[in-house]
Amino acid sequence: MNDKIEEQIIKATINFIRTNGYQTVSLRKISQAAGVTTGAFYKRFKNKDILFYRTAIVLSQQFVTKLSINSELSAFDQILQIAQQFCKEFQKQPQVMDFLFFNPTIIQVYQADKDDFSFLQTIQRLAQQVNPGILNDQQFFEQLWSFIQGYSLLIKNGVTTYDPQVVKVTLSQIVGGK
Amino acid sequence: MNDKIEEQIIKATINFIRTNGYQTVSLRKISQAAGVTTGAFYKRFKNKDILFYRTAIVLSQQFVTKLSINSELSAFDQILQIAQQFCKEFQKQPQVMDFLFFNPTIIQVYQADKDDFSFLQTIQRLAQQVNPGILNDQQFFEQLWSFIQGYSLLIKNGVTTYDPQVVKVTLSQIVGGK
DNA sequence: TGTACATCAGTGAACGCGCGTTCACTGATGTAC
DNA sequence: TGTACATCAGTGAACGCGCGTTCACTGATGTAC
Repeated sequence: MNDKIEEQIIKATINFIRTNGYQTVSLRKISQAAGVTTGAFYKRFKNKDILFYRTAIVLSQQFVTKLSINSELSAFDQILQIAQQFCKEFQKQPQVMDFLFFNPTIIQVYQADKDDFSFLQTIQRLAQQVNPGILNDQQFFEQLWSFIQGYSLLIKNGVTTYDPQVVKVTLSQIVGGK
Repeated sequence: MNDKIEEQIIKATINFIRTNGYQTVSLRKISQAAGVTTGAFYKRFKNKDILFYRTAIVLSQQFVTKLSINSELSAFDQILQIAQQFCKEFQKQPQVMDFLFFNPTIIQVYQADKDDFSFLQTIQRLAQQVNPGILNDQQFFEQLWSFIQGYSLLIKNGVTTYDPQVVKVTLSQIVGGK
């Protein structure tokens, strides 16, 4: 089946990224790892960008599936839980998360095809519910997301190690009260 | 003089980065823009990494010089002022700041040659003075720096536009009281 | 069931490109007598 | 002041590489009669 080979190519891409980062992905290496030639690759994927896009969708879905969101918790606790899992995943799979959230090719797509990357929308929705009202919803979301993003970056770059307390304290302070 | 040509090469590098980003810098393009051949380049610089390193030092010094730090203000207000200028600069020169703070080659150097990049140390010192004590100094600095870094990233990626209020409110909340 | 033909996934060599880096050479400048 | 030589910054063609992508070809499979 077509699907089998496409699947293997995407799987090979993910494996490569996991250990080497997305910056050095080459179609020769990926094709070889998937057990096909570059010619076969181009029968399935129009070009490298499409491969990256398709790979990002798969990874994004895997990540969202992995996220356990307990909707019985308060909106704040849900956000906190998501933020913790997000940072933890950056500790565990820095290269994969780097590709998924900091890869320029993909970032441009976020805004065009939001449906394929539902993760951010969830946070945005929850954020509205806990916004203490000092800033408007958009500004408040930027606060939250800036910290989470920035802290993940420190983790990814090995500047620090994931520490749940830092995340918890910061979110509490931003949301206020708590 | 040697200095003249080196200077022109570094200047050409900065100009190129300013408009195109550091990702697509090539020694041919830089040398041509500086009015020399690649051979001449290699008489001055051992390799491309060294050029990047030297360029980063120049840009870092320019940035620090540009920073107006009013030491009569409280430590909090000094941090706030620095953070505001930092973010504003990301709005004004996204590519240059991206190179200076998010380029992997340079990031590795930060930890080795701290003296050449005194900026972070200044923040770290000021942070100690305003740490409200919920977290230790290292954790507190990570909070601050994560937000500033993350917010700059949003600005650089065009996800948002620099808004002083977001920075002010966030820092106030992290430091507490105020 | 056997033969002729069409289809098309898969092959892998080849194309064209730009890159970082090297190196034999040039020619201007400085030094020695 | 004039000549012979050494030095060395600068030249630019060339090397070797890996990349994304293409394309003429192969050979297995399916279809028609």
